[in-house]
Amino acid sequence: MPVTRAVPAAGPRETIRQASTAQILAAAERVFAARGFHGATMAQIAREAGLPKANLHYYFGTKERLYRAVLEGILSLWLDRAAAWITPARDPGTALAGYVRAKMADSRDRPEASRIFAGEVLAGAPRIRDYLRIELRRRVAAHAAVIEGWIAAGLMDPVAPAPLFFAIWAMTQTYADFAAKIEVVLDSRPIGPAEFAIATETVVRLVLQGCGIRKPREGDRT
Amino acid sequence: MPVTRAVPAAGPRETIRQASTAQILAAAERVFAARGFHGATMAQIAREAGLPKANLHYYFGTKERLYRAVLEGILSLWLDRAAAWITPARDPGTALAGYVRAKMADSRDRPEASRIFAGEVLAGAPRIRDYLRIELRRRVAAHAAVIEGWIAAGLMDPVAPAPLFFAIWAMTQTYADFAAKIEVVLDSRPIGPAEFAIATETVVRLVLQGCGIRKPREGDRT
DNA sequence: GAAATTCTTGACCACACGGTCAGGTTGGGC
DNA sequence: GCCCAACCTGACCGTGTGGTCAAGAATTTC
Repeated sequence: MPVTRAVPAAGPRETIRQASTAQILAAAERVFAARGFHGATMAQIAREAGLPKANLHYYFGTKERLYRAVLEGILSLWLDRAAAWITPARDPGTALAGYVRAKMADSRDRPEASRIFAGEVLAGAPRIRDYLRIELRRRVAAHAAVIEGWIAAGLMDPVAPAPLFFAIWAMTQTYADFAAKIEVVLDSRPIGPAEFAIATETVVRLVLQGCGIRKPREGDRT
Repeated sequence: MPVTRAVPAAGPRETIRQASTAQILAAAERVFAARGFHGATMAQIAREAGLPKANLHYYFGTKERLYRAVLEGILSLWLDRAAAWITPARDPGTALAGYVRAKMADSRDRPEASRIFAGEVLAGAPRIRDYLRIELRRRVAAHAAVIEGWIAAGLMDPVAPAPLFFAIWAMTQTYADFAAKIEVVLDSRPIGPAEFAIATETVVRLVLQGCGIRKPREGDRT
């Protein structure tokens, strides 16, 4: 019967598979984030997941395929995040402030995911280069067109779109990627909610004011 | 022995030592940047340096000590860079624009060094945590005081100093650290001088305009 | 209820890695 | 010219790694 696969109706088999893979992926995200691709070991991921090592290989085949699976989840989240905010229907103040705040929230909520991606790109993105070349470039081109539209409509200063996005990504992800540095500078405490709010608004201010957008809309939070 | 020493520089004992260590450090910087601490192998660094593996151990003892030696050179450069620009004697426009441009130039000229540092911090800075805790924190505190002074003098908007520095570091180093991502977005070409200039001025603009500094001084380049 | 399929797992490789070492070579001091 | 210390290096080693496998336990299918 046309049973939709979207919300699987949990037969024991399927449930086991989903539970195991989810457990493995979560453990892999933690370990890969902490030690990088080469530094992470399958044995450590297995221990963290509470499963024997051979089980990981049963579900994911190789270390590299497991790593890729972790990365793909992260990327699709981020790409959708941008697509949801950077649309021509919005005014630039709402869109950019909303996007920055959403991205900052991601850095707070899933810092490990961000770190894995950062490590991959740091090494030259050897394992996801093709994916980026197709998917990321396409999306950035679309967002750049939206920015150009806002500029043409006089809604913001003429700012080069690509560097603007690089700057936004850099500023927002730095709170996840370089948390160790930030903690050290801020007195060895993990950053608290109040400081995080200040940081968010600092980034929003730099972007909006830096782009010559006059009215940041405070109501548009994630 | 058909192998001629790559840097003969015929001279006393000391010259040999200096030439060898310099050669090893340069090779190590390349390999560590490309593959990270765990991914790099002593054999590969040795090959890159044109020396037998045992030679590296003769001069540096262990892989970790070699890695530390590479990192220390990078850090001292950056700390001095900030100290040279962020001084109370300057006005904020000159100082911040100069600092940003210097940092951008560093990212252009020594991207591998930047990537090694980024990888270390990504992993939680396990090998330089103590150094950061002392040296970096001290310096940031000093720079923050300078910023506060400018704010009190009405020379710029009241911007939280720490997040401001995090943002500047993030934006400038992103061009070295995430070069692979940027290349991919920009049509798979390495970024050219013209694009780099645009990127630099975009960052300068975001910082100065974002801080409510009215007169960017164009003359103060690196 | 038995055959087929999927899942689980301890034991086991082959190998690449960081590091060692003994023995050789080179260069400076006298 | 001789000696000593610094330098060089091929060959070697123990460990830890990703990955395999075969045999057994579940679960589904007929």
